[in-house]
Amino acid sequence: MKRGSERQSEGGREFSAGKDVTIGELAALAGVTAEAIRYYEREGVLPAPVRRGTGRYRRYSDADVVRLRFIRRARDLGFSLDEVRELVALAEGDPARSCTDVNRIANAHLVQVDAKLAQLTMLRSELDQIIAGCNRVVPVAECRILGVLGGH
Amino acid sequence: MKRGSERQSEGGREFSAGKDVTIGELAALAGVTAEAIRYYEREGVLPAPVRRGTGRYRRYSDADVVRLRFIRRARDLGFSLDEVRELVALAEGDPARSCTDVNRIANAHLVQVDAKLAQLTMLRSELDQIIAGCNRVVPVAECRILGVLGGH
DNA sequence: CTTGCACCTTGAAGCGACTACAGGGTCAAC
DNA sequence: GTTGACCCTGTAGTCGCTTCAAGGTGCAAG
Repeated sequence: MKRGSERQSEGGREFSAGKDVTIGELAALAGVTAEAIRYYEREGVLPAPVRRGTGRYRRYSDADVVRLRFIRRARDLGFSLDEVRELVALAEGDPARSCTDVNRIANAHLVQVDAKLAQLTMLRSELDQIIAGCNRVVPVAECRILGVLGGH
Repeated sequence: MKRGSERQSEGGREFSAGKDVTIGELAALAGVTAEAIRYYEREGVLPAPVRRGTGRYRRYSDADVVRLRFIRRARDLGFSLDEVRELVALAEGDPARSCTDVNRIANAHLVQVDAKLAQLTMLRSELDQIIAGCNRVVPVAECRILGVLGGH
């Protein structure tokens, strides 16, 4: 049996308050792998948790679940780990501080995404064009795709 | 002086027929770096050339220039090195063979590009939305970006 | 012929953000 | 006490190169 990794039985909440979880449970709760969590710890994105039991297993709090979900959302939006580290620090730092830095990071990322989108769009239309000329099954000698790639 | 790496003086052609070139010259002619060429050789994408002189320096033919330009174009279009290897083999293999495989590779790649485009487009609009809510300089406690990242 | 130096050589390490092992140790249920 | 699901650390692999170190070569000028 899968030693208590399914917590839904405890009252339908996604996770219960005040009870710590193992790395595998945290992984399931946040939608990442346990290996990724250990990687985040090494990289200083997620703080090292307490170790309970005979001092060997990582034990995570509810705050860690919130933190890791934040991290995953930011990663899903394409922020780099460096940016995520900054965002986490800002989110957990002085709440009175202005969100200028948050805006800066987000807008810089938006610019990057737009650039990638533009490049990919151009690439797509190029690809489309060369494929369009070659829908029939002809010998490679007359293949338009290879022709274009070869510079003809 | 740069030991004859500028060949334009030889009659204005991009490269002269029948004369072999060094790795650096090839790199310049195809628009890649010499390191990338050595990498392609290790990876079996570009065949190992003859070594002339005291048997140590790589010497490339005109055919290699054509080959490498083909490779670079395919890479620019986003094909993986594995796909490029296949495309090169098809382009230089039996010219009577049908171009079915070429079509397959190109179309599969197009599907991948489309998927990436769709994902990036969605990501962009999400990012745009959360940024739009936070153009003023407010305390991070009220920052919409961090709010959305945190799941509120 | 010697010197100088631009270019070439191999091999290994680094990038980003993980994933995938290998080879063990631990915890809880039965 | 035995089973076996889970956890531990550490290392290597992914992709397509780039960068570096430490040295060898080729050609022209002096």
